[in-house]
Amino acid sequence: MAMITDAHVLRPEFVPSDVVHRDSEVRHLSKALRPITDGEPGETALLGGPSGAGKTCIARFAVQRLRENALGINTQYVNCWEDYSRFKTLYRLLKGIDRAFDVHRQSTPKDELLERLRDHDGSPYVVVLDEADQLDDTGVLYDLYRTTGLTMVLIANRREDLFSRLDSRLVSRLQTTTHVRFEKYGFDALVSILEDRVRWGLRESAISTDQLQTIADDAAGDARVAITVLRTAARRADQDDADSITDEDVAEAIPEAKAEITQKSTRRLTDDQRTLYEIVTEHGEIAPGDLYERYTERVSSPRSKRMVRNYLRKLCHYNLLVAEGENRGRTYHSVS
DNA sequence: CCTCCACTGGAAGATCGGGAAG
DNA sequence: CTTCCCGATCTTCCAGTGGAGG
Repeated sequence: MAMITDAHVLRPEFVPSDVVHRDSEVRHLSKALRPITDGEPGETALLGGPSGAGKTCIARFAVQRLRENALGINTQYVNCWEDYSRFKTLYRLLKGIDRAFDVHRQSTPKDELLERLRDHDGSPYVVVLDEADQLDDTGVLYDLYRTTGLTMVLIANRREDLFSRLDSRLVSRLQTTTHVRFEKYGFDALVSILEDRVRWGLRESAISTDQLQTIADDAAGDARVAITVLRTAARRADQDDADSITDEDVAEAIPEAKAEITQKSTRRLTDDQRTLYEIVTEHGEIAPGDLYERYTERVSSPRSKRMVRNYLRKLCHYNLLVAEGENRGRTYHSVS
């Protein structure tokens, strides 16, 4: 008999039908969206806080609940880290209302995408823009803000990261809208989140409270990490045809889950980016000037310094590298 | 303190690749 | 075929910043 009864609930994108430990955040966000049920425009909402604090989950949950309470509301989730350009973001939004069918990358006249979005039938459209600070053209946010019938839920780790890159007109308008702050989960909250997932997705007594506490302790308030470790441990035990998860499964799942996350992000790198990653990993810590020098020695046709800085920013965002210090004092480290 | 300058990241424009139009 | 247009990528230029080292 399989130990995992529902693998779905252990997946990172799973949204529980009822969320716990985030009642006030849900209420706060729902309040901003409530006018939509009465045919009024919703308020732009801004969710901020560290990763794994439940921002994405709560955004999806609140939007889902809104859909259940009112008919004819369109919704779409966009991860701006993946769809980081204006074109990709707008394309994804058009897909959410089934109007992307004949858009081909080139043939489309400039900004036909935005016009198409504005032309749609007029039913409310609630869009979640996750990692909004990662857009390379934040001007699209201004255009979306000025699109009638469209309500934005913006998610960013740090509000100032987003604001510093926005059009000042938009900043002043967003100042007065709904801001929901998320804090890291406490230890007990994390354990209880894990307990729920175990109840929904694993056979009874598959894992002990002690083991869940070990996982929660390691995750340090990050629910995404905690759930990934739980999934990895469960998969290990399942492959061994075991009845329950052993302490060894948990111990090995912790580094394995982290390696899995790293590997997943490394695959998407270009040769230049991977070279930079390797140089920093080999050195452990390196100054920007040295790093660029090593890089030029190692590749046949090196990119410019400016481009390398873009690569490094990307590597930092993937959590493959850490940048420490500002300006002249900066060094790049490998993680761990 | 003060000055220098290594480094960052925004802005603007060049280049590339590929699909469409002529 | 060529020309045109687009997004994506990359370079060039530059203002701002704050640590190093007088």
